[in-house]
Amino acid sequence: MRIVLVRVQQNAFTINMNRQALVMDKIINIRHIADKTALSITTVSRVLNGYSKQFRISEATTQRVLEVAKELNYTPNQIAQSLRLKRTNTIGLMVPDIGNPFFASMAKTITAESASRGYSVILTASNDNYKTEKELLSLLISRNVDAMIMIPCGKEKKHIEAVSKRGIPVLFLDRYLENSTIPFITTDNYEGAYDITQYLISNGHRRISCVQGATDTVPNNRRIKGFLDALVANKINSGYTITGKDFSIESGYIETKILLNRKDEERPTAIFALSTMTLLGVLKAINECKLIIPDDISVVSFDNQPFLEYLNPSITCVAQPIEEICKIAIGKLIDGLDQKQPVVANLFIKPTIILRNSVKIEPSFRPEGEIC
Amino acid sequence: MRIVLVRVQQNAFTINMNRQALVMDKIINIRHIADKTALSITTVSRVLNGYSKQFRISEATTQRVLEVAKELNYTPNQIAQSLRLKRTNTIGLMVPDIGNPFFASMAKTITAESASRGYSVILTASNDNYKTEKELLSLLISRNVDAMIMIPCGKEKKHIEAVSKRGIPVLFLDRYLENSTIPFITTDNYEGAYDITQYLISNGHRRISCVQGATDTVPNNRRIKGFLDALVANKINSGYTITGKDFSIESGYIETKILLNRKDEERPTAIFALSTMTLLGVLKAINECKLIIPDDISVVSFDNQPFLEYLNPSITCVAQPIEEICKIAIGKLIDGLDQKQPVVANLFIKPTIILRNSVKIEPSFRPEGEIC
DNA sequence: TTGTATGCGTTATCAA
DNA sequence: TTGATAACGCATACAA
Repeated sequence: MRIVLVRVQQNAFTINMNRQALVMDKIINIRHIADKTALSITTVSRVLNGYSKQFRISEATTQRVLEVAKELNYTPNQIAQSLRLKRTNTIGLMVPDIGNPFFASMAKTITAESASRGYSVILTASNDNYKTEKELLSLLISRNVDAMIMIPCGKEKKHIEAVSKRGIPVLFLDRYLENSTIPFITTDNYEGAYDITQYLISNGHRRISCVQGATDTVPNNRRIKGFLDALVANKINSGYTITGKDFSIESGYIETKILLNRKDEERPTAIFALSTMTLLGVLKAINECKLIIPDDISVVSFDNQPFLEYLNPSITCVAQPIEEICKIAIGKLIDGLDQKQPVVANLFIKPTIILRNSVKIEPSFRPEGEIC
Repeated sequence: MRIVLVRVQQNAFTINMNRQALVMDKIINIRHIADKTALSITTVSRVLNGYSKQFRISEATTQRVLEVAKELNYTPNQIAQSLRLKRTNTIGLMVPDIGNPFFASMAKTITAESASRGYSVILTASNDNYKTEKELLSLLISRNVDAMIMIPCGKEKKHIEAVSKRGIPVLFLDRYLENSTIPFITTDNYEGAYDITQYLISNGHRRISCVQGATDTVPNNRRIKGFLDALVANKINSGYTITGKDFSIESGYIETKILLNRKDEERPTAIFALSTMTLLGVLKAINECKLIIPDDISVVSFDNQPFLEYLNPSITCVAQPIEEICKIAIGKLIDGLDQKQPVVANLFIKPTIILRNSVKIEPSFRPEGEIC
């Protein structure tokens, strides 16, 4: 019995200590409310969590608790809740580069949607670097995120699937990895590329070059496939038309310079840039060569951005349904979390084509049959 | 004694339960390592936290612990650490709109710098809405962030200072509130605006209009002050030169339309847009009126963005030292956290002017004396 | 040199 | 209808 007594004394002492310390720190916890209402922390917790009816707690008690909670400006400590419930209501987001407007747009919708469903977002950027991606993955795990939304940087998937196997749902957005168990939601890159290529062809273009982005990402490769298939469907030679090596301004610039240095009959009449960054490089090269868009050369791009409308000329492009993708993603992810069901979703969302003023109707153009 | 015995039994039972449950969940904790090494959790904890020398733990023990930790793929549970240490190593970031490239750039540096110092960033966006800002502030508090970086949306400061008084360091970036106790780091907006206005004047411009952004933000007003002071210093009438009401494309568009509809002798020869969004609106209006930049009208802008270089013509602008500001901010904030010292910093960082091709030298221009 | 026991703030089990 | 208490995983004061 002595031991028990000692314990009780220590508890009492500790509680007093706490009370003092906490008042000084202005951190109010559930015990303060219990003390002030002369109720147990159990009852307080139940009222605060809306279980009054379920436990048939009297209306008077309920009101009193809520009153005191408000009076003391009580906020539950989510850290303690998380430890207890093994749930942080936090989603880890990993993008290649938040400075890239495309990913920033995604982050915008993701944070807004998450917030509206009571989740917070921890933001990380892999810089398209595998090592960084791996480190950040560990970081997000140790932060106990409930789930992750990733735009993976490469082809490597082992480290990501390991997370998934660990029981943390992972969902790929935009980019994904083939033959992987990780679900994804992405634009139908193939269709977007096919359609805008067909649009160029329908306007009489035959020598079309595609300046690509990162060759080890699925979206890039799907776009190329769409591009090539459109050429093939129109019986156009596609032997020398793809160039570029990453989604950077530099890559777009260098590749375009090379393209423009070809002799006249081999120079493309239209260039398809596979990303906005690529496009900027393409435009820079074209400007430097003193060529006029669309008179001397036509340009189209994958991805829309507000400023594309304000370029001179404005740029025709494939617009990805970013908001829709992100909303679906958060919806599926949190629903899955709520119901403790894995996310099942390999979705391709249709993009749209925004027609602007960067494509010339080639004079040689003679429409034959039906065109897109 | 019965009670004590019961307790011990319960403990033993619980530990077994845990072991099973945890193995199933693949969540390894410090106790697993203790069990496997036949050491106490204290020793394990000390080794894992690098206190081996301090507590003179034998090399053998140390190695064994590290070995087993690695073998079991142990990751410390940060939630438990946070609860215990009352520190989450998390920084709350609140921007008006992460879709805005300017704020996205800030987020980029902030997340990178934070990560390199062991902190994570919870991202929130106020949408420039006071009510949302207030809610998100509560959210970040309940998330137990160690500190906050905010770009406040308005003039209201009570709710923010309350956070600060609660002991959570808050630091304003870019925007700040006057007569507030909250420290800030921002661009020297006054100087940037003054200098670029002087540049316009030095190129012979006398009728200069300024299309402003949100009138209730300090940066906007500092820019206007710099603009006006430059006019005054050059004895230029400034009576009718300011217009605009927020940092949107629409505002820039509408105000420019009105400006361009003035009769010839009152129409500005140069327009100074106080943000990139504003600039886009200005450009749209100018394009619609079929005016040519810089021949018919000159344009400069506050804030640099990569694509400004690719507009036709490229746009002369004031570039804010975003990266520098954010690096200083994170440095000061985390240093303050480490040393438990409040952040003291009201800093104005000098911007730079990037000269491009959107300003015409007015024919009436006759240089007199020294120019900037 | 290592270990025992306690508490961080919360929820939930069991008891009353 | 309400309460006592264990447990979440960790760090640390105190003990040995």
